[in-house]
Amino acid sequence: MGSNVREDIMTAARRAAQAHGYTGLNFRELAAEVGIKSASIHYHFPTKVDLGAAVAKRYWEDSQAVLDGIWNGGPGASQALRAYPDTFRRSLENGNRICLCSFMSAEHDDLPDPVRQEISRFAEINVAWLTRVLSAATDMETGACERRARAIFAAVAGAQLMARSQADVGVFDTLIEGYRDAGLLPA
Amino acid sequence: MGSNVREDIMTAARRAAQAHGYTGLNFRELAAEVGIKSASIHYHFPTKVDLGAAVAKRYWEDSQAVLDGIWNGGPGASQALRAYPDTFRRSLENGNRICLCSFMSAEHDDLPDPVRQEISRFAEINVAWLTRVLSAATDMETGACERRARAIFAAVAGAQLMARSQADVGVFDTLIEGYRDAGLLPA
DNA sequence: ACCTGAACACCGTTCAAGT
DNA sequence: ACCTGAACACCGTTCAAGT
Repeated sequence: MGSNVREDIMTAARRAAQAHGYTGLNFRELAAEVGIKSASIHYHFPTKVDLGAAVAKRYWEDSQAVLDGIWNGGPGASQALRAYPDTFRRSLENGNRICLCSFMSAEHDDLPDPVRQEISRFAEINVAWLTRVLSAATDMETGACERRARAIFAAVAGAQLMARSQADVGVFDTLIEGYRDAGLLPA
Repeated sequence: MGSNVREDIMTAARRAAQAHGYTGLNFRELAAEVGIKSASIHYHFPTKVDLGAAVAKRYWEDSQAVLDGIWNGGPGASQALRAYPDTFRRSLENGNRICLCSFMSAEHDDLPDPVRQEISRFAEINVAWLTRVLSAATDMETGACERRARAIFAAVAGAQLMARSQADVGVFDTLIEGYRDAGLLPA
């Protein structure tokens, strides 16, 4: 297993990036949080690109695990679908943060390619999981399921963004309810 | 009327902020675009906060005018509702940019208060306009209209964000169609 | 193996001073 | 009124040196 420091850097970097983005991420603050000097970070991650890509990779890996924990085939697909927005809700609860993928999507033009690639995996994983759940929970065709999956993913990300802008998780809850009323998410 | 330089700065700043955010907005590049030195910008806008707030204010003012141009009472509410996503589509067409409000919502923690306030006006204006259009175009109750208006606004913003992350306007169109299929937007 | 002080080149921001 | 030079603060990065 890796050293604690390396893990601590990644954890702090993920939290910082979910609040300030890739551009807003800076080695000196990060180092202070971890309890080392900024120069020491470069021992674990040669460049900011390396750190960003590692954090983004870990982010989708963790997301994959969480989603598989909610549902990975079998019964309970409807409940899983209902629980999905909570995975986004948790970031808001945790210091009004947002999804790394959302923030970095906004930062698209300023993102190094390796980071971009890991970030796109997060979206793919969420859409793939939603597609599978929708296939199991509804009688929609596969193509319709994927289309709906993308719509749900984008809409939930948008709701999270709006909630952050008002620093109010209640906004998120109301928006998700709105999606259910409208039929985007099953009631 | 104000000087050309002041207007030029605001135009360039708005475009830059829609691509790089408030944090990514920088005086030196801005100045080069306008044809003055970076220090000269401070004559027109004492601080970055002043520039940001002025740009954000102008942004919702322009948005208000555009929306009122699409529909401001009278018939054609359904067509207006159908045309709404195009106001977001245009930013993507224009160099894969996104809504200033979306980018700055992500940047919430790093945003000075005056900028935050102007940005929140943009959301209010969009929601208010959508609420009025929905009231005219559907038979939903006023409360339901506002709730749906917020849902539409958040979802369209999310769709724009996802389209930018893939640098593909087609993604936006597909997502909007997905919203229509699901019933979030009227077909 | 892991960390640091000091320095480097760079860049956005500010302000006193120019015309 | 309008603009600028130059200093300032801060950034990612490097590297020789420390443990």
